[in-house]
Amino acid sequence: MKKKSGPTIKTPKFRRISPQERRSRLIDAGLACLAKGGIRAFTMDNICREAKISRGLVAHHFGSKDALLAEVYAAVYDRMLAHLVPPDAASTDIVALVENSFSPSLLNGESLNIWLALWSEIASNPALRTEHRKHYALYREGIARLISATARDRGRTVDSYELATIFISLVDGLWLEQCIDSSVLSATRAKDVCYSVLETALGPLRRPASRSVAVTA
Amino acid sequence: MKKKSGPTIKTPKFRRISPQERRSRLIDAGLACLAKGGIRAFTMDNICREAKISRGLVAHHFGSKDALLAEVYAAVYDRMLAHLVPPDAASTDIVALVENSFSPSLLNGESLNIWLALWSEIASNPALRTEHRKHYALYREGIARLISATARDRGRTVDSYELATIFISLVDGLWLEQCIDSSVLSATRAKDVCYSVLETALGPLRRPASRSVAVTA
DNA sequence: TATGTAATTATACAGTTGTTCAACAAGAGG
DNA sequence: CCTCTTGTTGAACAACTGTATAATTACATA
Repeated sequence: MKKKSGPTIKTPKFRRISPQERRSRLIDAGLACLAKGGIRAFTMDNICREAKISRGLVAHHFGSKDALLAEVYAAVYDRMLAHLVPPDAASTDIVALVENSFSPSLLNGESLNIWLALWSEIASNPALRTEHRKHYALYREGIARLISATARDRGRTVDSYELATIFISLVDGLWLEQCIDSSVLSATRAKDVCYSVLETALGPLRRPASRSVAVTA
Repeated sequence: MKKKSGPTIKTPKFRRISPQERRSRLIDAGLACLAKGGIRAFTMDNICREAKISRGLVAHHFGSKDALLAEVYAAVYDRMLAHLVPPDAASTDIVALVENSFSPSLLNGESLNIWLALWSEIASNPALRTEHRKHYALYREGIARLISATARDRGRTVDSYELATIFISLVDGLWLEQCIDSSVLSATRAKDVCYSVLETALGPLRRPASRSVAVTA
């Protein structure tokens, strides 16, 4: 099949899109590379192949590869927080937080690749570390508030700050171990552990009915 | 200054050492690179410069760079376990384990670099993952035994397996958060959190007298 | 001292890395 | 239609990557 016979028809070699749209797509492409192969796959060639653009564009829009990585970090953090604590504030109770923390969309090898790479970068990039500290503080504060409100409803007094720290570290550790080797612990069991720790301080929680699948083994 | 005039005197260009000694030194050199700059610094040039040998030697003794990394992993794991659970079995109670888990030698940016790099490798290297699974199982088993023994001494009954899993994940999470940003939590506070969780199930523990430093701030 | 072996060096190599930059061209505004 | 802005390309670039291999040479052995 040949091209249409019209002499004035020509297919553009590329499409121009707005800088913000292009930046967004490049961040997505970078994230995809990170997810597939960690920091070793976060190369200009891979990123540009993923985004289907030529190599010069990254420099044009971000200045350097490292600058792109910094933006990828910010995007990842924002998305994760949006996932853990949805904007619909009314629906965010502690139970939902636990459930979201161990949802399949976070509990997989791709997420592990992404976070290991970003943590490594934070460790050696002061600017990223400052930003991380800010995000983390907000995150912990939100959880402490959640815990505090729950305790108040139940007429209990807890050190919400300490419990939030324990909770975050516990979730991080459980998440990490399970991503590295999923055979260590099931997601259900990980949630149970979290609930167990929380309930020690807060009393019984309304755990969601576990959609128990019949396992015949 | 010229060389000594003695005609028979000559300074050797290199020293031959036993393969096992050389391998050991190369593992140390690789570990040092990993500690300094994570997986990005784990390059042949860096490793050989660190070990003060020429590039060909790594291939001669290990076959490839990845093979060296595998041995570095094994060495790191062995050393960490030896540090957490010293061979002197009599002295390893739970309190010692907690104290060792948050000792300064483990709680620093170098350790973080090392473990982030190794975890990334485990995630994409099936052989390493198998070995990791083995090491981890042994580690958890040992802790479960420790917990079980402690509970028996105190006439309590606990799910030692579950508590060990919680404990390991909690330590991992606390360790990780603190390495990434030491301002989140002090080592003393991290230990307190661990003791608190353990004591909920095991009753009061003989915490070591905290060498409290007078802080005037 | 002479000899053999294998530890070690040094170089070459092809492939990949991130960055730079001149040239191109898409698309908006005239 | 033309012009201008600038998003986009594509190649060139030096530096670096891991590996292979021939040439050295230290050192144990006889």
